[in-house]
Amino acid sequence: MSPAPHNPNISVDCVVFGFDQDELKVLLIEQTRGPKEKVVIQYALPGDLLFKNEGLDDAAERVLYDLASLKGIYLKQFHTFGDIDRLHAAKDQEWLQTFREDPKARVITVAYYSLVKMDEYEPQAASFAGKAEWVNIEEVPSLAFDHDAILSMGLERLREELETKNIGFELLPKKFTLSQLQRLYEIILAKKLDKRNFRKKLKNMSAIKPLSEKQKGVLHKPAQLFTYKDD
Amino acid sequence: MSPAPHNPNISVDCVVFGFDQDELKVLLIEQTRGPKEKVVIQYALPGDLLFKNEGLDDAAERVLYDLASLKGIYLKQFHTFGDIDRLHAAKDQEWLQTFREDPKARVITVAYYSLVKMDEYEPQAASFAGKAEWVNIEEVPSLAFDHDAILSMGLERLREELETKNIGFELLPKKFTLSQLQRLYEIILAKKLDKRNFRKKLKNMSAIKPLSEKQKGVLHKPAQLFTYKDD
DNA sequence: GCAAAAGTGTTTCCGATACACCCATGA
DNA sequence: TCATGGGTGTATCGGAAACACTTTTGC
Repeated sequence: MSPAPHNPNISVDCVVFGFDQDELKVLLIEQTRGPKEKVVIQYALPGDLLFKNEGLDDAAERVLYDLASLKGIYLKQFHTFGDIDRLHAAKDQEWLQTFREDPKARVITVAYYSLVKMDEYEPQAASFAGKAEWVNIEEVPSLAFDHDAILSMGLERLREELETKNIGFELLPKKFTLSQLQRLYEIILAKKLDKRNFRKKLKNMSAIKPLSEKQKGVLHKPAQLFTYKDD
Repeated sequence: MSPAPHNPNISVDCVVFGFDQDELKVLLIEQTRGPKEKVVIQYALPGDLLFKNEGLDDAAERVLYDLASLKGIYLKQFHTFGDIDRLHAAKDQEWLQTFREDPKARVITVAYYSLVKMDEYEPQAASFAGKAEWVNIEEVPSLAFDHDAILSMGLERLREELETKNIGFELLPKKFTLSQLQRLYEIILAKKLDKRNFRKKLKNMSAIKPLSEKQKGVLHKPAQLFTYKDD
């Protein structure tokens, strides 16, 4: 079976966010020296060239599915990057020569950001990519191509969306406590929130509902568990 | 001189808004039967395939410049459309066969919306397009390709931006009255606004400044003219 | 009983809204 | 003098922000 033919000029890249305990993380893939080699050159956002008969959203879903066996994930296109020289940096040539059929092709990339419940994530050997790794957003190294810029715009958009829409739960397990949700907001928005005001606002929005279940095995008063109403 | 080579897979399209008296308008181009022919098949948003050595924003600027000799215009990328079948409708085949080197090529298009001061607009015979025309947003016919969807998302984004950022003035002449500005908001947002509250908010934002000039030749009390502070 | 986080109301402040009359001009 | 839009201030409402103590569990 020959691989599906790619469109050499168009790719998608995904800024995949996860939230683990008290840390916002982003999924990065290793760029290695060769398909079988393990030497890591640098890190990049997960992405791939479009297949010829594939829509943009489909491609982004495919990238995520191949990487994490995840379906039905929150995924949103946020910007398209098409600078002439976005693949021209010296640091990126080795990987392009090794992995791209046409290393000099002009490529524009459509960027998506995605929210993943990390407890449902299963790492996967993707056909188009090296090992995937969750990296704390504070500790992201300098990335391949223009992925620094893509990540930073993705993060900006995540913040905007978080303040206007109810998307926080997409990053949490199905059952969560209000404090977990608040910590998520605090960490992503990088500011402290008032506990009582935060809960008051949640009540008004009525987007979550309490379960008949409580936290267990914690060394303090156990918290009420909540889940999101899906309407 | 041979024409600059196009990238056959990538285009830009622009939703160009203008405001004239009491109407929100959008710039459409005629799709004709042939380069010299005048028979109009249908209307489309202005756009063009990317040149091979051209950035996305540059291409959008070029389209606007060729069309209207306009430079330094408010221009913002808002979404990329890449459905597999976005150029497959029967209605669009004639034009594609006539004007595109490869009529069957898969094309994704990066959409921009743009705000134009109509008094500075000069129609121009663009190399890539038929006659351009301002059409009242309420009277836009069914457009070529997926341009209905592009226009409608562009309009949505214009409304969002207008409510959160100070972009209204981009659609008005350099000197304008507060009533003109208010009418613009009322028409784009499709709701009535209170005159005194509207002016109060403007004062707080301090984005505009009064000129020492007044309206002339009107058959009522002449209005103070304002202009935007450009900081 | 102590450490640790959960849970809970009231007051204050500020921006958003509602609302009506006099003014300057041209005809 | 009249028709037309220009210009102005105050009172009220509602959501956002500030703020501290009691409760429940595991050790």
